[in-house]
Amino acid sequence: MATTKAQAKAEYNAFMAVCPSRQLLDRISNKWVVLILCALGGDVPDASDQPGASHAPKAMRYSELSRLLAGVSQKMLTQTLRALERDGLLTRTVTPTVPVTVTYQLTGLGLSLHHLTRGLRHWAQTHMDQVLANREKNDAQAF
Amino acid sequence: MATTKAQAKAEYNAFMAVCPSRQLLDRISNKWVVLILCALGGDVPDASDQPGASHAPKAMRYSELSRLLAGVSQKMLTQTLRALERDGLLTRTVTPTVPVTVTYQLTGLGLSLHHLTRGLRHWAQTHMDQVLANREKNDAQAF
DNA sequence: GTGCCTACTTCCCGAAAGAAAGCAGGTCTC
DNA sequence: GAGACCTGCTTTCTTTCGGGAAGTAGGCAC
Repeated sequence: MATTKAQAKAEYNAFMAVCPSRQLLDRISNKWVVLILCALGGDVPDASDQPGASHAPKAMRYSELSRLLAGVSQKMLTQTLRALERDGLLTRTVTPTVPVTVTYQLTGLGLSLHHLTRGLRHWAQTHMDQVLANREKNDAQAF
Repeated sequence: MATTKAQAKAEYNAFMAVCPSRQLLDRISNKWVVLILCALGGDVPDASDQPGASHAPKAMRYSELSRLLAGVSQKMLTQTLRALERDGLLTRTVTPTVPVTVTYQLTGLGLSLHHLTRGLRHWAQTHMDQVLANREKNDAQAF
């Protein structure tokens, strides 16, 4: 019985490389994934003016994301969006307008993960000073 | 005045590639960083038996981490640990025992981030089934 | 000496990310 | 109809990064 329990636990252990949840963790522990989720979740800088408001899932166009996520290559953006669509975290909608319009929007599943990525972004912004201070201190000790 | 405010916001905007908080976000959005923080935060599978208990920061040896984080190369483990030490997220302690013992332990700063990475790991484990189902559904539609 | 231990470090190579150009399908202009 | 735009990709090339395996340092045991 203890053996069965241990086996079941091993199968759901995110530290095991072969475990699906570990593969999923590897997928979402990606800078572009985190940034895209932040963007589509409405966690954009302009929204920080109205605290509590406008943190709603916001549909965004490909070009909007490309502009907002400074430094992302078009290849990576497309690749990451397709992967997230495949995993059911967002939906891709093509509207045949004057020039074609493609919008991406978080699903309920994506929104649930967005809450966590938002926390990551918030943590990075609030603890940045501390980290930079630690970095300087450690670099100084190297001599 | 509006210009000053916009500038200040741009400097602290995690979506800008040059912003330090963006670089910090890129650093922590890394699978090995997340897994190391989970491990050192005491968020190991065996601890899930006692809910609420043993989720304390736990010092671990290099070899312990290497064993727990299945699939990590020694190079990446060392590199990631050094980076986290530099950023003040964990401390590295060398004890000159029979064979030398090196232990790593989260700092307060690292522990605060651990709460978020623990959420990520928990999310991955609970929503894995949904994601896998979505993946199969989307792959089937491809034909 | 030789071997073994931990905790790295170094080297090499394949895989993945980035930069830039090209392409598809549509409209508008002339 | 030819050319010039537009968005949203795709392709190609280059560079950088990560994994695998071997080697190293310092200490002890035999």
